[in-house]
Amino acid sequence: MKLKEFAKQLGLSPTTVSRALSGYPEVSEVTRARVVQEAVRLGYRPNVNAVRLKTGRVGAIGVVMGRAGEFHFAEFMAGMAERLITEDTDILVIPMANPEYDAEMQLYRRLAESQRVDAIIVHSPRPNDQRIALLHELGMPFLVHGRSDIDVPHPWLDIDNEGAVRRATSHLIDLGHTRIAMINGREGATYALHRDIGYRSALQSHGIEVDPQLIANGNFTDELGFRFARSFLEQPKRPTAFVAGSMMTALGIYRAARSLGLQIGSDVSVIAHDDVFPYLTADNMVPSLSATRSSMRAAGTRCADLVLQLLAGRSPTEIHELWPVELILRESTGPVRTPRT
Amino acid sequence: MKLKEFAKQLGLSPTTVSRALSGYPEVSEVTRARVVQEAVRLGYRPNVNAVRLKTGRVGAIGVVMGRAGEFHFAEFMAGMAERLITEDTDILVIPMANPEYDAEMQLYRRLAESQRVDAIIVHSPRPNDQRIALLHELGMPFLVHGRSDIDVPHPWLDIDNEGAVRRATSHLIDLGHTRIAMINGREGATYALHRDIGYRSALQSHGIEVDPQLIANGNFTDELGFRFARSFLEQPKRPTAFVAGSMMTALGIYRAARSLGLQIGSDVSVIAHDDVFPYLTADNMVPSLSATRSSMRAAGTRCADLVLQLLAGRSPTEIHELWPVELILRESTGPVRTPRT
DNA sequence: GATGAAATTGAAATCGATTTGAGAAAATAT
DNA sequence: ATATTTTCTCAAATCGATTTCAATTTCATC
Repeated sequence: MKLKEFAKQLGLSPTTVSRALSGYPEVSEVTRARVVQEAVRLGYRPNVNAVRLKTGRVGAIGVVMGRAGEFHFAEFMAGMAERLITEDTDILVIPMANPEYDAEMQLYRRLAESQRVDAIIVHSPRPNDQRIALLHELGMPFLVHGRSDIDVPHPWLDIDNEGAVRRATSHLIDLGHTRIAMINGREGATYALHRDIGYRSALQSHGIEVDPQLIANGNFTDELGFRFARSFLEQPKRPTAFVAGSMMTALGIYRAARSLGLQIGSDVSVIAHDDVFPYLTADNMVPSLSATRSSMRAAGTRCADLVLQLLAGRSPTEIHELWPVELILRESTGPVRTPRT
Repeated sequence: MKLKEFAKQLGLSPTTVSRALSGYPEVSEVTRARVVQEAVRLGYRPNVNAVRLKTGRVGAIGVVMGRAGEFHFAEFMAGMAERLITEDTDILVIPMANPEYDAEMQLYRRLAESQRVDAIIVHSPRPNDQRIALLHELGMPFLVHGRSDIDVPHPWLDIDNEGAVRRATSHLIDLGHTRIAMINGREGATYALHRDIGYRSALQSHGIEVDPQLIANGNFTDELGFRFARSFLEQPKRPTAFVAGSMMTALGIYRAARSLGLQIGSDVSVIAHDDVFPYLTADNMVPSLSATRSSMRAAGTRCADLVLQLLAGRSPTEIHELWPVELILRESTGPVRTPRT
């Protein structure tokens, strides 16, 4: 059913029908009511592509998905979805072929120029992230989930990674720990940098020297958590505590400790970052995991919200949200016990 | 840069340019080469929405995401993305507001009629799934990831859930287990039904009676795995083995067993289904987890592929792929040991 | 060199909506 | 009763491509 046809059936012009449906004020309430009602009855829906062509609005927000298929991603998207359900906006997932720099920039350029999305959400930004410069230059609305140092104004939503890790580390120090290992995310992303800063600053402000031997970077997997933790714990002067970047990493650390006959919570303390997953909770681990917590899902919801505001005309320069992170202490942290060397 | 403009710069008509770029044979190779080259140089890209309006093709595949935000989802999508990278097709994620039946049907109807996607992938179908009937009736191309009994021809890709669970269960029986618990997925989906059938048929063919007290259904979470396992293990005649639906469930079972001082692999055997996640592997669990394995990511890739074939004209009725599932035995399964009651 | 076939090219119609600018009808003011 | 404003409606232009159909050019053949 096309507009023309539909209008004819109603004995109205396409103009009036279009206006009635899009809520323009020039059409009388009586007419509008009739049009809306008949549209439902006859099943008329404007052709999306025609609308898009004409208005230049697409009704979609783009999210680029790396190949890694990280498990946070689904939660973030579920959060976005929660907010977008009521809007007439969908989420376009754009696969990223290879994480090479040029290809990535190319992808964002194409995406911005292709007019397939109204806005883009940029994930895991780097300190000097050229994607941001590019999108800014192209005039494509975007929101950064995370932050960047880059000298270009950009709207962002981020959690206080630095503060969270500083508090976590400080807490461990307060418990008497001095050899504290840090298993961070992949090098390069700002969030990993911020966590690193938080970690170092906590140590330094307590006069503890940073030992590079106790710092590792890598994907958030159980596997790497295990490997790093294991190699750290096998050092002659092994760490008595861990700060870790994710729940999966924590699982790996637990495993490593157990494999060496070490008790989590007494021999080894662990604090990890918890993005809050419905299927795996810190509370349920044994022993329950002390964690810095911030809901990935809530972030998704809020990001979607902010993007909508952006599209509605809110100034990008005023959108900066830094979310505090809770530190929740459970059984995986305890006072230091001198390791049996 | 618009087609008209671009064509003028080249001294050609829009027609020729369009043909050159879309690879029609009527244009000379010399001209085509020039057009393509100049398009790159001047940065001309056809407006997606105009193309879509004109051709009726959207260049997007729709996937409906339930609110649960299951962790499989990201893997499946990553797999799809892998295949779609080379095509000019994206993934449209449509959030599902509430899982109520009417709303769900409404959503699919709207989606099919809105012409925002070229095809839809239906997940976790039910035995008598009206979404399938609806999409078929509306003539919207779709692929079912999973299967349905419904009396409507539909293209599908599924893994052999029944066979996998039958083998897993049979193996446990061969090891001497007779009290085998089953923690299945949520009731209603065909895959859960198939697994149930596989479980029961294995028991029955060995002359073991099915005990409803040992069967549970629910989401794939660590939490539920723990709760069900715990309650089963506290029964007077506790099970000596578990068949579980997911890695998260398995984590919960491990935890429950440990909390009761039971050894996985000797006191209690476990086989779970592994969708193959990069961040959590069965091999790395302690003890390593025996699993029925099938890659969710590979399924996503293949589903994307099949949808493309569908859109290219392949007959839906001939697309039926049943993937075998590997059974990989590791340390979590062992011969039965009479429980100390 | 003329002829017909094959290879190229282009003008104009089309996809299905929105929106501008103008006209008719109704309401209000003089 | 007429003039003026306000409210409602519509014809036609437009968004930016694709594609049909017709025209032109090139080429091979006689």
